[in-house]
Amino acid sequence: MTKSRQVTIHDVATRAGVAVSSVSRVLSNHPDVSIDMKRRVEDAARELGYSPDPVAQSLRRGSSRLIGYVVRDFATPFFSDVIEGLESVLNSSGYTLLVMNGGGSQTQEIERMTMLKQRRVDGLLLSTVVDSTPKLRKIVSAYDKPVVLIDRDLDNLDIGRTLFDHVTGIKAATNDLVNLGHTSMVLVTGSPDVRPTRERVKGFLEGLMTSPEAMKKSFEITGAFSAAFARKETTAVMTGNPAKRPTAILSGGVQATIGVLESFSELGIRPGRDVALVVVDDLPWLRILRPRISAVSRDAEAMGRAAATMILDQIGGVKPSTIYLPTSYEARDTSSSLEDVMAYRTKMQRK
Amino acid sequence: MTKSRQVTIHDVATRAGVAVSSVSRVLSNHPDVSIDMKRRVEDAARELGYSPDPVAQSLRRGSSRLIGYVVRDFATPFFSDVIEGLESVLNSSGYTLLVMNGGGSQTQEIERMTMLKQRRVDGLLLSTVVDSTPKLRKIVSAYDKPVVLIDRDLDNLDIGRTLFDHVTGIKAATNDLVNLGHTSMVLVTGSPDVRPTRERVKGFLEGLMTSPEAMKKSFEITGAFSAAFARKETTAVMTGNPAKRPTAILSGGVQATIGVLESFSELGIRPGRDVALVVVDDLPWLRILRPRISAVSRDAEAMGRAAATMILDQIGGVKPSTIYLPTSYEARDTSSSLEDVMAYRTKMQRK
DNA sequence: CAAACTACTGGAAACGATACCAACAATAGA
DNA sequence: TCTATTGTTGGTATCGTTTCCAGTAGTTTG
Repeated sequence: MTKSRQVTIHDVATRAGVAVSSVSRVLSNHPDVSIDMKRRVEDAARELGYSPDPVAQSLRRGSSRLIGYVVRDFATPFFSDVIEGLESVLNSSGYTLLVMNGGGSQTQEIERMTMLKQRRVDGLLLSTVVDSTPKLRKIVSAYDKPVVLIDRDLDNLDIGRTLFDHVTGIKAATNDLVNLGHTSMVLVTGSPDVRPTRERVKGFLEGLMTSPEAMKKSFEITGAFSAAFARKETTAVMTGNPAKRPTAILSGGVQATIGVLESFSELGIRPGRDVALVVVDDLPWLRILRPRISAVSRDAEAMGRAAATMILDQIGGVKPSTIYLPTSYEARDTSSSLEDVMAYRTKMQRK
Repeated sequence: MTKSRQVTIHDVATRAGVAVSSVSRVLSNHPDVSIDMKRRVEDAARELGYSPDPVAQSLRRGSSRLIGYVVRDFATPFFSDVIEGLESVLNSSGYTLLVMNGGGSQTQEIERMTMLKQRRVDGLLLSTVVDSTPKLRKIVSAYDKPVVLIDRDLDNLDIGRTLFDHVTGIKAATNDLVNLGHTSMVLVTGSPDVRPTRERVKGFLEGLMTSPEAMKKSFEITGAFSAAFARKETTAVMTGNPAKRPTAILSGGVQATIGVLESFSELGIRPGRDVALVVVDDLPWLRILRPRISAVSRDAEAMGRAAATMILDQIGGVKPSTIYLPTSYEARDTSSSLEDVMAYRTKMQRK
């Protein structure tokens, strides 16, 4: 711990033999500086190892080159990829990202948002645990800095939004399963309080449209972002009336996927054989599983980059807009046909 | 976006009909305030909805109630648990945690550290990608604020350290494997540039001590924090000379574990049957695998809480110290005996 | 050659708080 | 009654910048 007082703009001014205002002008490259002045100040600054104090700058300017991001849970692989994308753009523009965990509670998220405001962030990024509540709407509309929603929705508000076209991916998956003969399908997913869940349900239902029978026999289970919830629900559905047992499962979100797979492990169910499975959101460690699990995927890092670019634009005065990024379905080993599933089941039956 | 200028301490002073200095005194509960003054100021502050500006406070006080944490990769489950622990303690003491991703590069980490210093954090927490380099040592010793290392080491420096006793856990695992008859074991782990890897190697070697033959035939592979590295190395070792093929594998760290399991999937190797397996660091999604994988675990959240408490203490003037947290080995299904592994292998041979 | 620019430069007032110091009144002690 | 002491308060410098305003010198224009 060294004690040495930090070097200020005054020290630079004294050393260069000029006024502090001139130093400031040079360092923030104001047009009105002579070439000689520029040289002298820059030399002095370099010699003293001066670097401006961001705190003082924030106070004076009212801005901070800081961007805040309040996120439901940054440990989720999806969000950590988003963050990577955000940082890649932000850092190269001289901004710093401040990530705040919401801890799964709207109250805490709002606290974080106001604390970021007090710290004078230049913009706010949001992936909250709940979107579309009046409370959130109120605080967002009262925020006097640019706001960009990431994979969240809040309509009729003049803010930026970067969204995924969740419908397309899951609809394609559902269509594929229908074509493979399935009619009894279940979508297990997270909380309907956020857009991704709502859109996934919508896409699932749209995919079902082509088969009236499937529409009758399939349904979705939404609830909480927790593996325990998904595990319990999956177990209930898979151990219920054998006649009504679904022949295909779709899981939406990391926690749901973990829950579904946990349930399968416990029940001795092998995905792709006893039941078809499509997970929505690919996960890096899914690669270790055989058979390979079919997945709907999306580019989280691209979304991060898009959101960062958007908020920078808004800081620069561009009007808020909404952009959409695609999702895509990739059939792998567990998109098995109804026929195969039924064949396996009757074989088991006989034993 | 509302335009309204923020309410300052001056507004409160005017409203209460007192001097700004008195307002400041009341709000930072200085002892020398009359009960009447206190009431008037508090009323005025409440009526105006005043809250002090942290930026101005930082500038004046030189401190910020902010704690910085520079971490190798916060997407790793271990670190996100640590962060949870940190926040639980810090938030309830009125501090805010600023998490900065190091991006796997020491250069970037050092940049982050200086930026945090400029932002006047009151303390710095570190889990860097490399410890014990002269460069890091230099910058840490020049840091004029309390520093606490989390699961990292840097000796002969007057800073706080919260460390795991990695040796005990992995030594217990190794001993168990030795008792199960194994002599040909391989430890696949991350980069030796950080303490956990070095200690794990040390614990592994200590565990080997009881068997001269094991000491001769077992070895460790250290390298990078990447699944690809671990996968490649595992494949190399498992497809080499059958006579020398290890009968037990220990994997250290998330990425190594993923890599090992990927390799196993590709080669059709089933842990616990073709080879014994112990992973060092339990992972939430390991639960979905059958057989259940033996693991060495540690309490990341507890470490976060300990580190937070320690840095708060140091800010309060307590001398830096070092504390150790335990690690423990839990044998599950994949701690299979040499006998079983060999039986399976020869059975395969005959086919 | 006076007037009007242009190109720089320095001084000083903010930004919003804290903390030191002096001043004041009321009480206690001599 | 006079001084010391205690408790409480207001004024003001300060933290490290930015930015507005004036001022100077040199250049161009009528």
